[in-house]
Amino acid sequence: MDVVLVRWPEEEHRLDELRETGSPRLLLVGPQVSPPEAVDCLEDWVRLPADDRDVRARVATLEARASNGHAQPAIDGDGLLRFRKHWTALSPVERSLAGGLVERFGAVVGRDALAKRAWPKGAPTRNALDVHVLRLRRRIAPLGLEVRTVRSRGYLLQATAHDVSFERA
Amino acid sequence: MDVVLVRWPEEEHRLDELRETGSPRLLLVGPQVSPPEAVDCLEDWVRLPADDRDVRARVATLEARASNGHAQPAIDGDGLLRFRKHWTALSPVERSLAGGLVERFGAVVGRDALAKRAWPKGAPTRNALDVHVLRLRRRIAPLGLEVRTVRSRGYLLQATAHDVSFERA
DNA sequence: AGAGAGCCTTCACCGGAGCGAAACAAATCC
DNA sequence: GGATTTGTTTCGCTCCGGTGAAGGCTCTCT
Repeated sequence: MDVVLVRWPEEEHRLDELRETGSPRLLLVGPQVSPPEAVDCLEDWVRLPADDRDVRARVATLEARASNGHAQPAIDGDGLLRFRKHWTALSPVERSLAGGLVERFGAVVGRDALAKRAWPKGAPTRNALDVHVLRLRRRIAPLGLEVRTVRSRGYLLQATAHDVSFERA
Repeated sequence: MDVVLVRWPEEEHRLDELRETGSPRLLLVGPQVSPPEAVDCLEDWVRLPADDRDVRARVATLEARASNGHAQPAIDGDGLLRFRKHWTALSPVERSLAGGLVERFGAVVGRDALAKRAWPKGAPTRNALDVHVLRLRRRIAPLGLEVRTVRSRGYLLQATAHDVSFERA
């Protein structure tokens, strides 16, 4: 999706259209003009006269925001789990579990809900689910996905967090 | 929530911390330096030297975005405490306490009110509340939240305060 | 000022429950 | 026949909630 350059405030009417359609846009704000305050993350502005590299940097950021509609994993028609250009094959049971987790990506799915999905007529044992979750974890790790445990509630699928949080000397 | 001003690239390490916690931030980019490309909507930048009004305008926008979105913690339907970009699971007792504190985020909640919430039929020991507050503190610290004590009044939940050095009043 | 009394923090410990992981065994697919 | 998939058992770790105890901080009383 292309970023539209808009002169402000000359092209105010055109700006309103872009805002309604949700198109990413960069306002070129003339000198001595106060820029509009936009909460919308797909809108930005530069003060004229502006360095061409700065304009390009802001355009690139807006493009990234527009196209990066928070990547979400999916299971395609062939039973492959896809996420960000990568994919992996799943066994039937794993596909059932992954399906339940993908449907509620980022939210908790109860153990019983997952179990009922994989074994509608009743799970073999309590531990069967644990073991399959363990196997699923190992299979999806290379994709940048991880299954996190929420104790006594269930499991949660999310993109792997690049944990840099503890680096205090 | 206050917007933090960060010099780029001098304070890169500090920027990483702010990104991790999801604090709104404005980068002050020196001349001849290329700005970083951030998809995060709570990050923006200005080219130095910059007009003070432009800086204020961008700070105001970031503030609006921050308060518009997840500037306030919340406990979702799955019992997870979410704040900005992060979340953590809570044990049942911790969820009761956190619930009371989140409802009155930024204000004092009495010890008895919290105790009655966690143990409606009476707390096991007077000390039990203290210990659970301690455990809650440690659990929510990585989220950028802290529980502050107001002596003989109760407890108060707030976002962790950052360095005073370069913040805006 | 010194002593003492709340008030609160922090630590260490225990019993119980939830969950992870390895290792093994049976069934199935190619 | 070899590899993959699935189910089961077993062991042990970690978390959870409660309790006692040690200590720091602050205010008040004398």
